[in-house]
Amino acid sequence: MARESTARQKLVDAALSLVRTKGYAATSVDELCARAGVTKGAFFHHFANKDALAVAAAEHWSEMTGALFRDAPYHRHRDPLDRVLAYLDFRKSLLKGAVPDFTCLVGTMVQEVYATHPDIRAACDASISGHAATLEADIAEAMKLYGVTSFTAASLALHTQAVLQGAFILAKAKGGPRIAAASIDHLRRYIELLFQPKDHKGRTRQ
Amino acid sequence: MARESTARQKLVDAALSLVRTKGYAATSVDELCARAGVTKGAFFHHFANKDALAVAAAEHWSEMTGALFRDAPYHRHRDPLDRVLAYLDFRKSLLKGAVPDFTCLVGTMVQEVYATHPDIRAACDASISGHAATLEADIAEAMKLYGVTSFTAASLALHTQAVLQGAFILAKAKGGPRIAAASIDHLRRYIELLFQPKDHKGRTRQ
DNA sequence: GACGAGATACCGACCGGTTGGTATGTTCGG
DNA sequence: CCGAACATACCAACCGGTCGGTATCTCGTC
Repeated sequence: MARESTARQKLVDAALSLVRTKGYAATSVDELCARAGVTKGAFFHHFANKDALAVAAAEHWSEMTGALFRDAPYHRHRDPLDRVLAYLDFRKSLLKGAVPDFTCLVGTMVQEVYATHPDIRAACDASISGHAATLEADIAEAMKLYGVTSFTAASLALHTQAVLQGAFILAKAKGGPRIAAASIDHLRRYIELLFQPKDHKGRTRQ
Repeated sequence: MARESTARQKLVDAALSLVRTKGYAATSVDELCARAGVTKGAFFHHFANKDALAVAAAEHWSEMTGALFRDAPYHRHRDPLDRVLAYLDFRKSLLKGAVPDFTCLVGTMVQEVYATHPDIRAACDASISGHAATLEADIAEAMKLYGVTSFTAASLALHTQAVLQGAFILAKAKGGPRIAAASIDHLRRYIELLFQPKDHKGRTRQ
């Protein structure tokens, strides 16, 4: 359990890439093996079935993105609102390259399997909700600091994830990240408006 | 061309239901035929292949939703901003029942096929963009009326669609429409904040 | 209004390839 | 020599799609 075996890791990596391009159902086991450079025997040695790989891929995705955002520089801001806004800037900066490279594995998978594969759905939900929770802390702190009470931190955190997931769909429909970036801009403006001081009691930024 | 043949119509209806629950790739032609109460011969008489049904389903979806929103009562408001806000209220009111019943066919399909089926992707894009365009008119009018210029009407219209699509993903991940509704609330608040008069020059609503 | 020719709508057996999954090795470090 | 980590060969079910055939309708001709 300590060190990941190479074949297993290569299969998970293949899943990340293939599922994000073709979706889960359209990605075959043979294709995954070929991409990973592994035989079918190795696949079913490491995973009980195709669904188990999907769950493992979702969990690996959680760990990957967890580390990416944990180590991202946006946490350095002292003001929690600045942290939230910098998070959005960071998300926007990730919208580069081809569509499968910046879109979300679990968002893609859960659309296909939510009604048919309960365990995959749960793993995807855990990934999205877990990530939202890291944002929720900063949002809650900002709400306290700025005296904002008209909504819950949890709902705003999930709203940011909704915008991002929806932006990915638009990017897929339109073939590029441009509109996705525009949507993040709208979300950023929303949060600025939510927290703007009503009585213009000066804030210092950065 | 005037009247739709029943078998074709039944197949399109079956596609709407099955694809929204299981996704496109996981829905087989046999399954579509069984649901429609039609034989495979009928299927390939009306559609060249499975992809052609998907395109037809997306087009039918555009017509269906087009009619639904064209006839919806939210157009009655005189103030274009009220129309936009009432549109969101209407969208929120549609979030009832089981997840497959209120989620979006084209948003689901485009996620799976954007990289592999260009014609389906195009049909889905046309559906989303066409619907956004009907909103864009009201938004543009409201921007002119309220003197708002800091973004384009097109980008806000597409942002609303991003929020809705993202809300559907969250609903699928969490198994119910509750968080989706909360996300629409956030979007509504955003638009209210965008158009709120800065100099408090009284507006009459309704 | 009888008739046949062609078009349309539909049927269901069938096909080759692919699918997820299994059964049975083989290899190799400890 | 045992078990983990693979490899190979294989399978039944299912996949999208084909094809020869039939039932019914339309329409022009006499």
